[in-house]
Amino acid sequence: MAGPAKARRRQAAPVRREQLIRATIDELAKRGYADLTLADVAERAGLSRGIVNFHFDSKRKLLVETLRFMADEYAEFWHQALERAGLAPAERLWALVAADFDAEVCNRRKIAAWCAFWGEAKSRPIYREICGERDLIHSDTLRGLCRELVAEGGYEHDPDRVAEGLDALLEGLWLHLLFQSGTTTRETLYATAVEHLTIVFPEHFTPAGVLRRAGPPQT
Amino acid sequence: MAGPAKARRRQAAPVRREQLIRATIDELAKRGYADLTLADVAERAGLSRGIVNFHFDSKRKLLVETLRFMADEYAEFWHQALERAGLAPAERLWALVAADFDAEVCNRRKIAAWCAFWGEAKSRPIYREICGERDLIHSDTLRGLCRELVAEGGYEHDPDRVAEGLDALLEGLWLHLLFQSGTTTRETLYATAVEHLTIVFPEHFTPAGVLRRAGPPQT
DNA sequence: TCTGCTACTGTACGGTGGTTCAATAAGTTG
DNA sequence: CAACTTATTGAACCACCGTACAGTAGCAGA
Repeated sequence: MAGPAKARRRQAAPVRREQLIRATIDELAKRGYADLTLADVAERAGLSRGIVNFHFDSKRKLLVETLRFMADEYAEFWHQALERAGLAPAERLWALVAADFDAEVCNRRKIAAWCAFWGEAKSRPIYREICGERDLIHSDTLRGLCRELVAEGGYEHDPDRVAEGLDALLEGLWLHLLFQSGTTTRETLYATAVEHLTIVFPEHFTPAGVLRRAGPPQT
Repeated sequence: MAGPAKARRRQAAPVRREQLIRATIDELAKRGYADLTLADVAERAGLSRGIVNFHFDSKRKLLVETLRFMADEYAEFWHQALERAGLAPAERLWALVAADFDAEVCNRRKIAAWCAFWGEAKSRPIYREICGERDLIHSDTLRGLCRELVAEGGYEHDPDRVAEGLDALLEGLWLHLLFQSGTTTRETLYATAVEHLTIVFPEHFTPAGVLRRAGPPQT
């Protein structure tokens, strides 16, 4: 009965799994979550229809693994940015914000896929769990840096509120790339984030970058 | 063949349409976009299975009308808030921000429904069109107010960047209500937005509200 | 009460798409 | 070159759900 027409090169399971995950992200960005079919994913990967169930058992698991992949990738990206940055909190915060607007993570394909998952996250605990845990680390890091800057610069801000605001602003700017895609570029969004930093922490940041010597508040 | 068991009170078409739209929002918040079925919507409304196709022709049109309903409702809400506010730009911006955190619009049910549509918006031009047009008016209003405040207060900010940042921050805070639903309340988010306003426009705002006499910059 | 219109019901149909599985090819080991 | 393992195929199956539609009931006007 079954007569495979074309003979494909076999690949180790992990290779195929990642290939299928990437195809899934592509299709999520193109068709959206609701219209995603396994046939589309398989075709995008250049493989046959049954391939996804072979490697992932079910559509549900494929999507969970895809989200996990994206979350891991993002987490590793900003962790590496932090490692490359200096020790001064101002430099670290600057690096963290800059990382969010790197083309590696801040592009339509990835953000569209993120947004597809967010749209379903409220009704699927497993998605919230995957995002939530890592988001917590990210916002904790932001909060820690904001606290240090506030103490260092003698600002009168509530550091936790500032951190939450910055976090929200970064997410909101990502969304802008999706919706005002015609008029907005990554560079514009980054400039907005930088403007925000210079307003909130004027002792530490200028549009050109981090101030070398952020002295104590002049009193 | 067909034997309707229970006899229901007839209603005028517009009444039933709105009832079905509200049921759709409920189901979007509960199950998400991808798992939404017309049977669920009908059952939630307490009506029979064929009712949606009778009033909306198709699932596609029901969803479009639902999004339009939400967009109209939100637009009217903040327009009314602006009308009730005074003439001073500071008062108007304050009112606009406060409106975003009113329980009428800032609650899990509505935001979950919004987020469901955002997740699909990238792949459906009709959704982008409906949101986009109204978002444009909203962000234009924000931009106008920010320009006035910057001029009035002698700030050195780029008003357009500040407006975009504020817009992003407001959207991002909405999302936080969905994702950190356990730890975050509407009041906390509002406090964060207020903190942001007081930092960006210290000549105009304090945590307590709008400064009555926002004088020119003291030089 | 008759007539007719409009709202509404519920079954049935048909397509779509996830899942299963037997068959088979590609490597791998001995 | 067997014998075996693992990856891959593609067709068949089946459940689900949107849609169509024939039938029915409420209600208004005469």
